[in-house]
Amino acid sequence: MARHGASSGISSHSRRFSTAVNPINISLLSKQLIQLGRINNPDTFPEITHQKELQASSLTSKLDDCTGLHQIKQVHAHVIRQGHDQSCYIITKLIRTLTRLGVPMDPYPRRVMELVQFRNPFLWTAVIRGYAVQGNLSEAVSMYGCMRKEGITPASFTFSALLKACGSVGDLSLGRQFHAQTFRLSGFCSVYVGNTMIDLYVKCGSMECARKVFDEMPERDVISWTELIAAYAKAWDMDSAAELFENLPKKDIVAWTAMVTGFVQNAKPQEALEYFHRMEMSGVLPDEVAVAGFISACAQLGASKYADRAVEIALKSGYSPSGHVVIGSALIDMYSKCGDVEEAVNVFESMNNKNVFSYSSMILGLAMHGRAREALDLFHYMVKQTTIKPNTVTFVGVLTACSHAGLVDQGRQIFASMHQTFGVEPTCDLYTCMVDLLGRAGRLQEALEVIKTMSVEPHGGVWGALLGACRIHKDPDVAEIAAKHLFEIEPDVIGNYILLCNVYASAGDWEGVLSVRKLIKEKGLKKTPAVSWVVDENGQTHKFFPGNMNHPMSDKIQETLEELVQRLTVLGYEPDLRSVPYNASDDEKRSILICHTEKLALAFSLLTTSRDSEIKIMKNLRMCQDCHTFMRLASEVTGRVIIMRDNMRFHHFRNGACSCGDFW
DNA sequence: CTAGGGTTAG
Repeated sequence: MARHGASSGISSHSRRFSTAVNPINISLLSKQLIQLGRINNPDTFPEITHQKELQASSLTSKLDDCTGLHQIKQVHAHVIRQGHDQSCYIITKLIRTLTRLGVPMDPYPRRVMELVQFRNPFLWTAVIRGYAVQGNLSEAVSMYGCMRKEGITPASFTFSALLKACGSVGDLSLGRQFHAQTFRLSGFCSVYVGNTMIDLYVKCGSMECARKVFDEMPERDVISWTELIAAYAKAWDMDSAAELFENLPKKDIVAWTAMVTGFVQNAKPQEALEYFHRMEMSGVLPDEVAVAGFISACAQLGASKYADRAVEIALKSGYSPSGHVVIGSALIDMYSKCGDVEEAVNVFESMNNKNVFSYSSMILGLAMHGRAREALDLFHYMVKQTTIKPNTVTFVGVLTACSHAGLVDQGRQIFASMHQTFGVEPTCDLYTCMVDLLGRAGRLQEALEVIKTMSVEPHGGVWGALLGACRIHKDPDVAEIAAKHLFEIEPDVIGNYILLCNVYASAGDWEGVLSVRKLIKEKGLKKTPAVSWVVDENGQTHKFFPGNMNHPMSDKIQETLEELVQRLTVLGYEPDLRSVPYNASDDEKRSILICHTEKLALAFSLLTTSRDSEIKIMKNLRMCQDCHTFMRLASEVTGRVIIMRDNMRFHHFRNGACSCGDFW
């Protein structure tokens, strides 16, 4: 029996095989071979067609497996050796592979295309798309011109590629021209082109136009819907997103995920979980992206019971953190935000593939928990021992670590090298880190100087960091400068006014305090009520509000606190009366301080948990100076580890010291 | 060919 690969025996077998095929089923390759004049009739030379077809499918699957330029070049050598270098089909695939791996269009992919004698729309489009992906609109357009000059009629996907190119640089007017051309050339606009047009409008920030295209499309698919849903979500308009979503007849996994992550992006984790649940109920199986969205929602909720549920979902869906980098990275972030940085480290170490997300999340997690040294070590390992390039977020993590550890010079060096060595542009967020770094270290004038010389317009975060530093260092003069700018940018954020109030209070300036109070009243702003909470071993949440009088255990809690104060006083504890931003008597201040919600939560935890367990407390606002000292000393006299999450970060109190180094 | 993506500071 003749075998396919043997040149002598192939013809009889293949001929029989091939003539049984209906002529309309002639493969694309045979058609191209006919076009190219390589064969005149596939029935006459079926063995060539069949062999070529086998080679072609082997070559394309090899290209699919390519992960580097070197491999592609090897496959390319095969292509030439087997005489496929004139096949539009194979060369198109080759160029798409090069694009996928980010190889610049010039000179290699472009040259390969130019060597093909008879180019079809697929091949042209592959090159146009390549330029589009690489943000080179002018070359994409120039390729389109060449294509037309050769008399090749563009297909709808050609316009899709051109619109993508317009989107990459935000050239809306050119995009509109191409969009109009599709009508002129073919009398209609395919759903692909319509979708790309929606994408272009969204990228250029015109939701109204995007919606108009959508509304006027003669035919829509789930992609059109999902594009708009995601765009509304990113524009902070979840109501419109949800309305569209409910009207979407067939909801696929991508559409569901757009809703889940949309709620996450809008800081509505509870809704995100609800939609995920609805998705499961409707029988749609989650994929990796959907599960990552779920984990992210759990991270925002920041409680261990959600963390457990997230891990359960991930494993149930078949995504272990070790093999799935998106899941792993999301879990690192989640564990860090749930207060379990140790588990975050475990996940990180278990991962077989790590990328910039994994490293950045880990660095941020360590920084958030005051483990600056480890965060910096990990950063240095990343840039020296791996090929992963740090990005803006990585530097936010590294600088945050420096900031909390008071490593001013290191932070400065890293900030400088960031641009010089790694090509990362300093963004507003990164300037915020620098202002925070200098400000915390007490160098308020230098911080102010940084803001004045910034290359971008400062946003609220920058001034907020400076104001925060003024609170630590009790500097009302600089605080007034910061507040003036901050109140202009964020007139409705109550926390900013409270911060300024605290600065005045700590400096004993009661007139200042009153003036801010007046301002708050005028603006009609309301103070965010403080709340602390702990989760018991049954997953039950216990909330504590200032004063605590309604709590069933309030007598016991009060008793415990009084006793604790006595033991702390022996260690030199003195209530920090300047932490109370009211002009009250010292006794009143003392009784206000002892009723701060985190102290109540601590007393409750001491009463209800076993001696060897960690105490975990969450708070919605920033911890005051007095509570910080209180927790520090309490960890010493009780021998307990207290993990406290305020609205900014985690404090680990152990043996009378805090992981933040009293630097917060 | 066109859709969802995990990490961001005060």
